[in-house]
Amino acid sequence: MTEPHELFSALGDRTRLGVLTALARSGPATATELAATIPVTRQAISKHLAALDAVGLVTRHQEGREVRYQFEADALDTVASWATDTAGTWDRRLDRLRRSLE
Amino acid sequence: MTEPHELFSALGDRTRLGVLTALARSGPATATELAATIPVTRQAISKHLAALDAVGLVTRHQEGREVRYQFEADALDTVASWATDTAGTWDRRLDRLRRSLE
DNA sequence: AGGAAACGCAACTAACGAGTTGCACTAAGG
DNA sequence: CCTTAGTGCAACTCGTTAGTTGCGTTTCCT
Repeated sequence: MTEPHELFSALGDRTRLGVLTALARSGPATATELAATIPVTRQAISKHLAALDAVGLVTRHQEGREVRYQFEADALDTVASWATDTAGTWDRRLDRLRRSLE
Repeated sequence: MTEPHELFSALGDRTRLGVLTALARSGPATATELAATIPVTRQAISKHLAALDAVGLVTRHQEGREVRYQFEADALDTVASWATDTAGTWDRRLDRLRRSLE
């Protein structure tokens, strides 16, 4: 559903990637909690979290008046498998080329 | 050297990702050859190739008057290892949490 | 030699995206 | 209740970027 380039685009910003790794290392957190660590506004972080949520890298969990965001490790499987697949395609191409030269 | 978010940013565009996968599948090619397949201008593709070259996803090979670009599979190792590492960090966090609940 | 093919550079447009500020709304707590 | 903390929404600025067109340069080929 989520196209690869959308995933990569979501990971392609410095502060947004910082938000994601913060969630991966320190566990679920809210936008205001993250804003205390990262030197940008809460609204900016909120936008980043919305972007990460849109591609499934993060899930929303409303608890009363606050919203806690959780890192979704499964979404990175798509990234890892795309990378290995594409690199693998190249390797197989090299093999075919090598064999055709014998 | 190349920061992860730069790599992801380079992969975060639809047509640019198309250029890269075309090189991975069909082997080295020039900008004009790629422009015959992908519905954008040669200059646009040339810019994309420059962006991919800047992060090491592709290498330039000048041959007379034409420049042939080659896919570099090794650059994707960084992508794959980052994904598995980050997911792994999360898994270890889950393990610690699970153990602390016993 | 001279045309055609391949490329690079520069200027420009249009759109997107990151970040901010301001305000309204809702839920929690004394 | 009334205050305060946590979000969301909207409008705005500013930098970046994808894409185009135009032109000049170099290389190949007949």
